[in-house]
Amino acid sequence: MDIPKTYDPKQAEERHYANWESQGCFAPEINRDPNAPVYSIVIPPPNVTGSLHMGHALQHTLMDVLTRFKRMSGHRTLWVPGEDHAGISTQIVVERELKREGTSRHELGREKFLERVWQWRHESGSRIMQQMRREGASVDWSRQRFTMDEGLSRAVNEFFVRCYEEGLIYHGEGMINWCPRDQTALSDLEVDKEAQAGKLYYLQYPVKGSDRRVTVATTRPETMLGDTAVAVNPTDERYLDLVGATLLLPLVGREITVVADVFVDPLFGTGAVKVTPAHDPNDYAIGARHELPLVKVIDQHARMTAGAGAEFEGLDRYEARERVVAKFEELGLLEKVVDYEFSISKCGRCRTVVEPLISLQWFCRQSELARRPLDLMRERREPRFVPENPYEKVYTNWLENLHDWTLSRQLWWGHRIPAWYTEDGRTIVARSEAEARERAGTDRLTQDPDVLDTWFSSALWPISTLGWPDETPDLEMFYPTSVLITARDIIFLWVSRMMMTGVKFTGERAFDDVFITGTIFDKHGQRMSKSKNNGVDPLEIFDKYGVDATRLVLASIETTDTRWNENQVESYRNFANKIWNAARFCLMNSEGARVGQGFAERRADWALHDRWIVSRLNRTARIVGEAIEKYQFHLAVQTLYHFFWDDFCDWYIELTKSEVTGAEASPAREAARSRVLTVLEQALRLLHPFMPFITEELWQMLPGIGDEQLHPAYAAAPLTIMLAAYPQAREELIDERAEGEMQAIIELVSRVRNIRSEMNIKPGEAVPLVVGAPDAEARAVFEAGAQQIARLVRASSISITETLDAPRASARAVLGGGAELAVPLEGLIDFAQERERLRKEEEKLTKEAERLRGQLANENFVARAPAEKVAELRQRMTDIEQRTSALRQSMEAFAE
RNA sequence: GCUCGCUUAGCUCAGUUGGUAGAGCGCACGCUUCACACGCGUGAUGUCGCAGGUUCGAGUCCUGCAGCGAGCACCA
Repeated sequence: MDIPKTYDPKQAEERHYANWESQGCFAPEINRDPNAPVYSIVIPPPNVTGSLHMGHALQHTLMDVLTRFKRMSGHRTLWVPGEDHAGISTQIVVERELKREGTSRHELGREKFLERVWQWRHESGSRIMQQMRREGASVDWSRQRFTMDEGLSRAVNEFFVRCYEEGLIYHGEGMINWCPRDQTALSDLEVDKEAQAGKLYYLQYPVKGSDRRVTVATTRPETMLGDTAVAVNPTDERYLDLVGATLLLPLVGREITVVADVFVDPLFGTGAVKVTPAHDPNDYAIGARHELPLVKVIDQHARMTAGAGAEFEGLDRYEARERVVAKFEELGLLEKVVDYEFSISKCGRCRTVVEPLISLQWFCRQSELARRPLDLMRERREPRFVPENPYEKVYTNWLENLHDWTLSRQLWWGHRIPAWYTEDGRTIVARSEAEARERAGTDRLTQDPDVLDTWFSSALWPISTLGWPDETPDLEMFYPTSVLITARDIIFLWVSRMMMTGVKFTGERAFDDVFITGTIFDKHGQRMSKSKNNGVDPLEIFDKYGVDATRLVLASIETTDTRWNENQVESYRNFANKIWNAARFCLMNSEGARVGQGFAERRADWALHDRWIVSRLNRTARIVGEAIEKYQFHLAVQTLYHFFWDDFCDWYIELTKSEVTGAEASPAREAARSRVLTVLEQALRLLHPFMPFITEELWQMLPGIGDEQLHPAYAAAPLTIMLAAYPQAREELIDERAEGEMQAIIELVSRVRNIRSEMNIKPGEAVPLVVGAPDAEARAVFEAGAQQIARLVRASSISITETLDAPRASARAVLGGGAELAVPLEGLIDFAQERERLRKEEEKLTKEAERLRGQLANENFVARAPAEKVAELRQRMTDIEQRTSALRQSMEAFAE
C-alpha cells in the first residue's frame, strides 16, 4: 500500500461529503431502530445575503460534533439547515444592484421587484449552504428550509391570525423607531445605541402673564416646535407654584401648560422638561398620562413638517436645529449651551440616526406571550442555558420587562401582513386572501402594503421547519429540539421569541438546552467586522490547514471569548498529520491483520501494554462521552489529543513496534498487528465527530471493516465511520493496576532518557542498564518489559536485581517504590557533574518532603482532612523517603 | 446607576465538588532512530491582577480595590 507521508486534507474533504450526502447518511431515516432516542437541532438560519464567517463556523462545528456524536451513539438525529430571508438586508442588496443598472424598485414596481429578489436568491443567495458542505456539516438537506417557503409563510399567517384573534396583535398608532434612510419602522432591538458627543441647549420659555421664564434643557432644540407641555417633578419646590401655569412657546406662540410628572428627575438639567409627545418615547408616555395634544413636526424623511411652521417647513432636522437655536439666541431666550455626551439610536442596518415617530403600525403584545415561558423557567428551569451565568438571568429579566413589538415594516421583501381593508373601512385579518374575501363578503379588498419584521418568521423557526401548523410526524418526533447553539447577541431578537411561540403553540419549550458560544476576536482583541476588514475567512483557513484541524480549534473555544490564533490551527494540522502517519504505520504493517481481532479471550493472558492501552482507551471514551454530553468540547478535544499522541503513538506503537514489524509472518505478529489496528479504529471513531474527514479517509482503508463496526441502528446502511458505533467505556476494562505498572515503566524509560541526554550520550550509542528493585512485583513488571525497555532507551543489556549492583562509574536515578537504576559509564562520567545532578534531585525531594512532613505533623490537618487524603499524603511521604534514601546511597558511591 | 464576566508561563488559553500549578505555540540543547522534521528525545520558564478574610489547607469560596470587557436601564 502506498500512502503519502503527509496528509492532504483537500483530497479527503472533496470525496467524503458527497458520498455521505448522496447515500442519505444525514437524514434521520437512516436509523432503522424504531425505539431509537431522538436528537434534533435546528440551525440558526443565516441571512440569505451572508457569507460564512468564523462565528458560523464555530456554531456549525459544535452542532456537527453533537449531531455526529449522537448519531454514532444510535440516536435518530436530525439537524435542519436553512436560511433567513433577512428582510431589509436582502432588499438593500437587490436595490443596490438596481441602482447600478440605473433603475430602482419604485420604477420596477412591487411585483417585478419581488421577482427580481427571488431571482437573486436563486442565483446567489445560498452561498452559506454551499459553504456548509465544506465544513462537513451533517445536516439533512432533504429538510432544508427558507423562511419565505410556502409552508413557513403559511405558519407566519397562522401565527399572525391567531394572535390577532386573541388580541395579542393589534393595529394602531404608536411611538416607533423610524429609519429615514430605509423608510421603514424598526423594533427596539433593531436600533443600536451609540455614545455621541453633542450639546445640551438651555432654552427659556416665558410664563404667560409674568416676566418669569422657565428654562428647559434639551439635546434636540428643533423638537421644541412640537412641544405641548413642560413637565416638572411634583415634589420640586422650585416649580410648585408653576404647575398648571401657561407658558408661551417661543417661535410658535402656542400656549402650553406646565404639568407635574414623576418621570422628571429634579436633579437633572433644570428640573423642567420640554414635552414633545410626537417625537420622543418618554414624552409620548407623559403625553398619554396628561392627555396632551400631539403635534407632529418631523416627517418620515426627517424633515420639518407644516406643523413646524412655515419658517421651518421642509428643513432637514439638523438645519432646523441650527435655525431654532439661532432664533432663541436672537430673542435672548438661549440661556447657555454646554458640551454633553449622550447616546443616540441608529439603524442597526444602515447606521442612520433613527427618528422616533408616531405612526400607524402593527404591534404585538409580547408580555402576554412571555408569561408561560417565564413559568417554565421558574418551575422547571427550562431551557437550560450553557453557560447558565449570566444567560439564564439575562433571558428572564428580558421576558419580565417586555414592551410591545413593532411588527410592520415598510418594505416589499418579506411576509406580507395578512390583513385586508374593505372599502367601508373594515379590517379583515385572515390566513389567505380567499378567506378574507369570504369573511368580508366582498372581493373589493386592499391588502396592507407592509411586510412583517424578519424576526417574526424566525420566531417560528423550530416549529415551522418541522411542519407547523400541521401536526406532522416530524413535529411529533423532533420537537422539542435538543439544543440551540447560537451567539449571544440574538438572545432577545430570536431565542426568547422562539420560546414564546413554541410554548404558545405546542405547550412545550422549543429546546432543552441553549448553548451560547463565545465570540472570536482578531488577534488584537478587536471584534471581527466587515467595516474593519479584520475578519478571518474560515474558507481560507480550511484551505491552508484543513477543515478537521480548524474544527478542533473551534470546538475548543466553547463559551469563552477568544482571540483568533492561527498557531493553534497549525498545531492541530500537525495532529491530523500525526494521526495520518500513525495509521500509515499500522497499514504498512497490516498484512494478515484485521480490525477487531488480536485480543485473546482471556484478559489475564494479555500483555501489560495491551491491558494498559485498552484501559486508556476506555478511560478516554468515558471522559470524552461525558464531556460532549456536558458541552465540554475543549476537555473532549484535549483528552483525545493526548490519548492519541501520547498514549497511542508515543508509547503503545513504540512498545509494540518490534512485534508488529517482525520480518517473519507468525500468529503472534498478526495478532499484535490486529491489536494495534483495533485500537486505532476505536480511536478514529472517538475522533470522528470532531474530525470527520481524516477519520473517514483512514477508516475506509482499514482491513476488516464491515457491518459489525456499525451501530446496530444502521445495520444495512452504507459502510461509513459516521454510522459506526461511538465507543462506550467498558468499566471492567479500565485497569488501574495496569496503568500503575505502565507508569512505572514509563518513569524508568524517562529517567534513563534523561540521563542519556544530560550525559550527552549519542543517540545511536547503546549503553548497559542496571536496575535494582526491592519490590518483587515491580521487579516482575520490569523483567517482563525488559525487551521493550531496552528498545526504548537503546540499552545494550538490562540487569534487574533486588538491590542495585552497579559500578561506581555510573549515572544514577531513583524511581518510585525505592527502585533505582544506574547507567554504567566507564570513562565517560564526570563525577563532579553527576554529584551535582544528584544533589539537585535530592534538593527537590527534600523540599517536597519538608512540606509534606509539615502538613502531616499538623494535627488539625490529620484530624479534619478526609481520611483518604491523609492516606494519600502518607503514601507519598513513604515514597519520597524511599527515593531519598536510595538517592543518598547513590551519592555515597561518588563520595570522594 | 443595575447586573455580570475576565485578569494563570513570552503568546493564545485549560484548570469540574478547595488538597503537590497544565497544554499548544515559542525558547534552549541533542537527533536524517526503518509512521511522521507538520517529527523524536531532553530541558528551562509562573509570589495564578492587588489587598484582606474564611479554612488544617485557596488559582479554586467570601469582601474590597484596580485594569479590561459585556448586557440592561437612564441620558430632558
